[in-house]
Amino acid sequence: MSSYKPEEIESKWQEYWKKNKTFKTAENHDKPKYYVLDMFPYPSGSGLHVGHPEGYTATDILARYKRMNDFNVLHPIGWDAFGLPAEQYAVKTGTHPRDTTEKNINRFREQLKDLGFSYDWDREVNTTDPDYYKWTQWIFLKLFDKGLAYEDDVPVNWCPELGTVLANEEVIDGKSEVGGHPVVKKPMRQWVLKITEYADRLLEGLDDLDWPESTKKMQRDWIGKSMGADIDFEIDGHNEEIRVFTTRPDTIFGATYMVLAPEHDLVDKITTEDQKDAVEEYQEEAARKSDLERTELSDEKTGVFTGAYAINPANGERVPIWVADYVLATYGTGAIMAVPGQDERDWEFAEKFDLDIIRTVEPPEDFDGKAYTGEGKAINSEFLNGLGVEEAKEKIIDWLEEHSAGKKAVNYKLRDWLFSRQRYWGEPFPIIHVDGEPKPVGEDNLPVTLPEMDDFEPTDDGNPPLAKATDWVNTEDPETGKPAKRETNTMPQWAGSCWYYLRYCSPEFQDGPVDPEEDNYWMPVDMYVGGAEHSVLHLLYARFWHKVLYDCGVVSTKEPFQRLVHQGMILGEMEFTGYQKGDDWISANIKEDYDNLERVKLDEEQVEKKGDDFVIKGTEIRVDAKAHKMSKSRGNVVNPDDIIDQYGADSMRLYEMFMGPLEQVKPWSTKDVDGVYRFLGRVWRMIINEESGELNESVSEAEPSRDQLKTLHECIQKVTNDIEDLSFNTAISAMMIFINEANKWDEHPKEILEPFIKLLSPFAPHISEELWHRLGNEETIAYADWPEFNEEYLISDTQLYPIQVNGKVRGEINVPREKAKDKEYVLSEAKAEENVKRYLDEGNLVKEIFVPEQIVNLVVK
RNA sequence: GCCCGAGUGGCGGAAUUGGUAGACGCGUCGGACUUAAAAUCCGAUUGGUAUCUAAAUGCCAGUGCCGGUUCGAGUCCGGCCUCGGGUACCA
Repeated sequence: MSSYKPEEIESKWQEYWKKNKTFKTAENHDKPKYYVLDMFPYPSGSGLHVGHPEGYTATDILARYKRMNDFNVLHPIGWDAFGLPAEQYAVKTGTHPRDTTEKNINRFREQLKDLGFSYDWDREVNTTDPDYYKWTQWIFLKLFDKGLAYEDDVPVNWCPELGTVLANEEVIDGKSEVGGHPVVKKPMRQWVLKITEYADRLLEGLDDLDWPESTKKMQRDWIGKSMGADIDFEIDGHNEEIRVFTTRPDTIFGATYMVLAPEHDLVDKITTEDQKDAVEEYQEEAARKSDLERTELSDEKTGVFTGAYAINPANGERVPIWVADYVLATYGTGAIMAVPGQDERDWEFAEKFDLDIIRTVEPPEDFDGKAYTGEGKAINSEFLNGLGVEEAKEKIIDWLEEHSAGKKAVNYKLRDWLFSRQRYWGEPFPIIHVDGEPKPVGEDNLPVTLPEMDDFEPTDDGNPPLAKATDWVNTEDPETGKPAKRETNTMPQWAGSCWYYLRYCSPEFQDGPVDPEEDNYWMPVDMYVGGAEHSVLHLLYARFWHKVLYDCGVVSTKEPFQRLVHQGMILGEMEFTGYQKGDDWISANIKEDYDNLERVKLDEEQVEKKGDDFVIKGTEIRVDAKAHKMSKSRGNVVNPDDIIDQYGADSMRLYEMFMGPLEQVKPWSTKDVDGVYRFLGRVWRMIINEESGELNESVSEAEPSRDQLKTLHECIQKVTNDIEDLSFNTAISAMMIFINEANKWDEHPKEILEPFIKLLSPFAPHISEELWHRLGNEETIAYADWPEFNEEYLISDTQLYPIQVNGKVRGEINVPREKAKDKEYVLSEAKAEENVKRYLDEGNLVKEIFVPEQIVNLVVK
């Protein structure tokens, strides 16, 4: 072997790492620990795409870097393997989801190994393994015991034609995505988890986490805590009250009407005979609409008067009660007091139906809008008049409490978590129903395994597929021997991914989900890398379970993921698109004026840049230049396997990191991989003689020169700092600078080469191991000591000063190191610089700026 | 609509606390090596402009747009524009 052949050295070292269990996690706890985690992959049938290795390479670099810095590193991987695609495939082809899943996992595992990631493969977990989901079920029992899991009738999307329940995204315009059959809302018995009970703690816990602010904000908004008051309005002529929640109790004197959601219980009771038909029709119409439709068709507000009136408790006014679907049944009490003067939605509704509008907060003089929602003094509000919004809120709440008409209240957008799915390929609930009551099966009877089946379709009456496994469903209560029926719903895919990071700490532990000693050592996760699409759901659900487990004494930390980073999406290659109508080209800036334009993909050679836009070469016709999200339908998906075949895994890893900052969205460009590949070739040839295959003659035991040490230590400093900052792209460029410099040397002392190879090894581990061994080292480079930089070598003999005149650089001077901070010396040298002198001669020097070791600026007038 | 994030060469991107804008890489052009090609190596590469030409050295403009602060602004402040992402009647 002589030239750089990644295909040979990469499989060689992957084999070596496997055989020697190089990356097996240390059993001892006597070093500082570092837990670096990738988000749990779903092993899909299409295999890895280039987005996966982006985050995985970043974490692998950190894992390898920390090992070399003498940390015990936990760097595991596993499979979030339950889920709908394998089940749908089973319905279509009869292949058992277990077989599909196993096949997909094997493919993923091979692909990850081909990339040379340093996972501890002995800790691999799989959510579909009964030994794993035993503990998922165990955690569910804890939730059940604590009263955090309950059954409820929840409206779901039921499609009678298909005989199945559909997820929200499977329903389009009230019809099934598949087949276009009508879908109705149907209440069904479902398991629900009381995540709302943890709302405040989930909110508070965010404060101390090192997460992107935007992600924390999304979680806060999702939880949506708002402070206000519950207020009761009596209904004129009925012995009933309407309770509303409002964040603006201070505006109560402007409450000129009330609105009930169409589903509100009181609607039927209070509607007058005259209005009955209209109200019922409206309710039916609302029921037919899906949630999506209701919000999508929100341009125009709709509603009907019930004929009934309520009494405003603050001033005794009679106000009409309406029904409208802009009030949601599921938030607050499903009823509002409408205050058009201070609420845009209410204003719009009041305007349309000609209802009274009273301002109760004085808008600023220049205000010309409709509803005024800002700060101001209360008006038209009797005893609140003159108060600011906050004072008025406090005062009216006191008043309402005194008069037993209301009280301070808190509301959350967060709802309880619908936790059951009508599917086969998920964790069975460890629950049996005895005499119609749910009962846990008891820890000793875990796991409750999935029954063997070959028909995965739901039953005709909408029961989940598991209902068909009658032998499995019909069982007896192990305690009493009474006949019992097993729960036939399964858990959603989120369940397994809510706690997998704990299982990695002790995958073999038999007495609980996690060994307390291992939990105590490894948790929390120090670095968690994954896509921003999981900002809310996965991360919120996992935090919820973690807090429950904390309360149960199972884990020792309050939060699971101390630091979180989202890798940015990798887009497809940049595409140029021209637009044609017949044979005529249409400029992209006016394409909206035409229908049915033909899109034509153009080659890079066919276009050029003109001003801020790209045009067809030699014309003024603009084209669109854009990188799109990778998708099968667009045909711009890059397969990592092809890149590895062509360039090797080291180049693939290097390119993914070199493209740009980790967290940024970046377009892929296969030809750019050439750059990092050539870099690795240069590293190779610096050390290996391509003709002989031996070490180059320039590789020597000689003492390194001062210049060589400077080049090396600049590189060490930059690479070390950049890894700490996750600036992998600039770390790689620093190593390129080193190579460009080192290639000019006649001699390459090992004392320089070896530290450099260490710097390279977390990024490109295969070539680094190979060169490390060729330089005469026996042990793997994976645990070699990370090089330390020595400030002493970084100092150069001279200091360069750019000289500015009026802020513009007019020359530069080099001064000896010992004079570098000598203001007078530097300034006199600066003024003597030839080009600078010309400017000084033209005017009067009025000011001298001297920034030591940086810059000189002379102000001339 | 609201909330985030981002606008820098032909392209991806660099640029500590404000201190030489364009590092590094791709592409392009030129050269070396070669019978030739590939590979490799060397040089040039923001635009405009001046000194007869070249080399070399200057000058002017330039980090989405307009304005401000400062000796000095890609970086800070005010006002816009465009693109990307999230969210959607949550009272």
